[in-house]
Amino acid sequence: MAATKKQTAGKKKPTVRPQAKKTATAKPAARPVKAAAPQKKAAAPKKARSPKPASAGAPTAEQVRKVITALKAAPVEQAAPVEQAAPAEQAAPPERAAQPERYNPAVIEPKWQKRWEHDKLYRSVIDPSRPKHYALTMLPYPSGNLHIGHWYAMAPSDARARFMRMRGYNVMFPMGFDAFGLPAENAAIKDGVHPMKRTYANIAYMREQLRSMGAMFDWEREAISSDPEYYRWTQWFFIQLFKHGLAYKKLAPVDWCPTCNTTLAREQVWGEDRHCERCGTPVIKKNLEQWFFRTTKYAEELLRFDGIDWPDKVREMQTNWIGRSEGAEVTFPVIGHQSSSTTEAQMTDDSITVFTTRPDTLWGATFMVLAPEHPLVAKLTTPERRAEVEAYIAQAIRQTDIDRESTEKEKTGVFIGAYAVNPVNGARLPIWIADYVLMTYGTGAIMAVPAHDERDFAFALKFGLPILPVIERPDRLAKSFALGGTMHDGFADALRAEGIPFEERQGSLYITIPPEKLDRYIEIARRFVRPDSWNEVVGLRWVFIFHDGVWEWDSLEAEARILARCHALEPDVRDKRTVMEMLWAVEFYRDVLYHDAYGTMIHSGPFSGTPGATAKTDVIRWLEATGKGRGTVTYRLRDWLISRQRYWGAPIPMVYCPDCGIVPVPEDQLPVTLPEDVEWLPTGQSPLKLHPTWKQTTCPNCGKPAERDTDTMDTFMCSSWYHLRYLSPHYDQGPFDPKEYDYWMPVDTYTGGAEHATMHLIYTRFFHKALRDMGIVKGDEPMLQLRNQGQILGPDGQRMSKSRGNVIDPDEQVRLYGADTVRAYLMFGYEWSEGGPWSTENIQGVVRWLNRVWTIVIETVDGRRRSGDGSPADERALRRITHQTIQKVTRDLEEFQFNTVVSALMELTNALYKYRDSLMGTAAWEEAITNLLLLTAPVAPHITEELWQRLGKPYSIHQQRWPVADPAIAAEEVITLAVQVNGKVRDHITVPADTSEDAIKAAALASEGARKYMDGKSPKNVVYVKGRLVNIVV
RNA sequence: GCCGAGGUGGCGGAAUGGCAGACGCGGCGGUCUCAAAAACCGCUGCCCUCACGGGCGUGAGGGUUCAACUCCCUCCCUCGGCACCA
Repeated sequence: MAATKKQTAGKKKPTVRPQAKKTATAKPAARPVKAAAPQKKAAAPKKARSPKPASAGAPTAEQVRKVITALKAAPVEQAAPVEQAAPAEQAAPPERAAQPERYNPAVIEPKWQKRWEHDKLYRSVIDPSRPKHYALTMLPYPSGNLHIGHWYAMAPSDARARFMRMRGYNVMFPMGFDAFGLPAENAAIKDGVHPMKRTYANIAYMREQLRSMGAMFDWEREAISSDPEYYRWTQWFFIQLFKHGLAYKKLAPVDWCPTCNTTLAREQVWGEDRHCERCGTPVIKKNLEQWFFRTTKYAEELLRFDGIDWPDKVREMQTNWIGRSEGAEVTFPVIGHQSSSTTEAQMTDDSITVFTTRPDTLWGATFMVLAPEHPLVAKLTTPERRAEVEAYIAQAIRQTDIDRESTEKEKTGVFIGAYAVNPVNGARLPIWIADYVLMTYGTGAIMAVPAHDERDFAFALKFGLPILPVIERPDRLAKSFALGGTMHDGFADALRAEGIPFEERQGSLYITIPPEKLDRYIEIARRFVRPDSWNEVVGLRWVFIFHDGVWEWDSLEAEARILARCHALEPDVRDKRTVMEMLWAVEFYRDVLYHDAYGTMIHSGPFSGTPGATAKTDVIRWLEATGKGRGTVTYRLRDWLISRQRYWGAPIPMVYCPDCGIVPVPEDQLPVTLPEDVEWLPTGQSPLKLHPTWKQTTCPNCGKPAERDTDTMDTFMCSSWYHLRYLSPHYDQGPFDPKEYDYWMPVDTYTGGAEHATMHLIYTRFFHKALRDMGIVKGDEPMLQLRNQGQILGPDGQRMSKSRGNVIDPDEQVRLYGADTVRAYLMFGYEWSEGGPWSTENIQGVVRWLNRVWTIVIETVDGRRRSGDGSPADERALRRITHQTIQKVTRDLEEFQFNTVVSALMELTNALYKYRDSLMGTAAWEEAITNLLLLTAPVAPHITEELWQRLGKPYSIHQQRWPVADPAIAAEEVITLAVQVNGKVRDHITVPADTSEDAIKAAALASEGARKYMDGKSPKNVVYVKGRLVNIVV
């Protein structure tokens, strides 16, 4: 079930997502290829272990290695019995011997896979004489079996790697396993199977499944993140980051299940209501000491994508994720609460610093809001407010993230009794706390400018806090509402006379005032307003019009004066706590009361009149000059929380000494290995924490007893550098062999799912840049080119899932059609970056195609149609198609356009059938057949290898050079051009390709269709598009 | 709500601003066969027409252009990401 959840979460690991987790016992897939145990050191997994040494502590790396070796060597216990029975139709028909041999992938595919492996055909070694190409595709999590999605990601990537290899590049295309992680551990809690045992059994099985794909993986470069020889260096990297100040420990809120009494990883928090995976209890936040990596230090650089070819989509997602905001920090002094009940303000030493992207709205601040967790809250809260404030904080902390972050939610908050002073105008601002202000962004405190911030507006309206517009509306919309009975007779006539438009409904006037007539309107309104009432203008200007004067609504003082007079005049508005609340009651006004656009500053003291274009920068400059604030940049990106209270991960290599504090494990003592003898109890506690002795160690510094960190690292840490471990998976002098690094890095082409855009793909860039700054790696980016595949859906167009019963099992498809057909279908059936539903019907097209390829080549070998009586024109035509196909396939493979690669190959195949009776046996035929196989080799490596051999060509087709098209042969001799009259096709003309433009135009004008539709008129213009058409404009 | 991608035959999908629908599935017809399947060959956007031919067509509406699936504006819908980020 964890897997189901993870499937929907969908962005947890840089792995190609498995469709569903397989437990160690469920393994229905029967496969034609026996999962051959590669090694013969068949020591059975050590089950009954000798008692641990009295000193206990961590097992040595050697101990763990032994177990792993045993597990790797042991036959996979849950592997299915090998199904040898070939499908009935594959049995060679004894009768009708004259029939050509049928295409039988079940025989040829395993045969060639064994041969390639035996010959180390895909072994990649440093070769300075050839250009290198590091092709990388995201590694799988060893869930237990391969999903069709893995094939969709990997098979086209393999085809492209093969293509690059045939073009002369020294290609490295490695594969490994992102082997640490939660599913194996959760499964262990259910059935007691040790995560290590399960994981390595799954890897052994999936490795064989991957082999059935016929990919050019170099298995000697395989890296498994849970091997001690791997995570030794994961830990080493942690220590390097720590030593360079990029890893730090701090108190941070984590999800906590109050029933299980433990923290939960994000993966364990389920559903919209964010409940605990095991007990269903909604999680709460709890503060714990956690390790973080300082990703924010690289926020600015991560926004730059110089020199790398990554999809815009990923770049944009990363840019949004990092979320750069320019603004200012402004400091608001706090008024002592001792005197808050008096009119005498008393300054204190305290101050609140806020971040704002709109310093141009500073004069409109009417209150302050702190996050409930803000450190100043306890200090500033007045005694009489304390009970209410503490109650609010308690419930806010209990809030789930979903509740708290929901934009639908009613605003809540409480006044803490204290006040701050607006440094720009001295206004006294009440300080509130509210959960819509997040401690984790900016400074955890805001100045509220309700007139120009939607959230502040809603909050102020709800709690009766004043709202004061300070930015002019860019649309210059002004309105006035004259309630029936508030104006003397003749008001409407006066407006009409002035040309001011209004609507009259039930005795009231709804007036929209043209900006240039604002002053005139105010004069007229003042003349007509009754002494016991008032009129007002809202929008472009904000004035209250009384019979004895026009009051500008331009400050908090004015707010108070206006409100008092209105209350005195009209009992109906006495329940309105602010001017804006009064205005909001008028439906007609609502669309002009709030806006968040930039515009000319108003009601802003000396800055009034500053145009919107420069307002922000002008104010920042002034803040800095006067010391009231400074321009700053804030990012949405948070530091990366590394700690996981989990067993199946790389232990954090840190020791806590009562005397020396936090001490890293000395590098020569790495790896800190996981203990094996742990119990799988549903306590929610990490087995590392519960283990009686594992955490006990001595301080590397002073030698006194000390404790290990019992947390492990986020598995994204492991996958942030796996591309480096592939370089030299068994190297023990460092994380990678520098010789290998210098030759192979950076990764030239990286393929995988776009769902990793904001997690893995940011982490790995951060990791590389941090290592660069430590002098460990070179260059600014780890992966030069990134391409994302889409997702294969179920045949019903829905996401594949066991519960829907729409899962396509690649093993079964391979059994039905062969790996080459599955590969070719995955490339042909979809725009690769889009994906789409699996179709059992459409795959038939590819089934037929490969059978046609098989048949035509076998016929060629048999020579049964050797006629060769085709005309020279036919030969030229076939050669032209052959060379055009070379051009198209080359270009489209380069561009990852796999679907049109296959369609071009189909067209060449169709051409061969067209000419099979006339040209078979000719040189043109030989050329076409040879190139068809070479061009198809990356797509369907087995069938092409088989047919290549049967043609008597030298092994291996995959070591041949990629064909090069001859443009002269590819060029058309005659071209057919459309003849358009006024853009509509009316005729076609066929001319030699080298016909001059003038002659073509003349021919077009003379064509029957053109003459008919020109209707005797003379052409105004004749447009010739080379090789395409002639458009006659009349 | 914000950001991004995308809407093309019955279906999957092709189309440097230049003949929309390549290639394939499905469908129809033919060859082969006692028959069926397979295989091979042909046709297949919609509408009118016996036909020749014509009209209409790339989510909707406008615009730019000799020419728009493609570029611009407005709107509708689908998918992905983010979401009280001050």
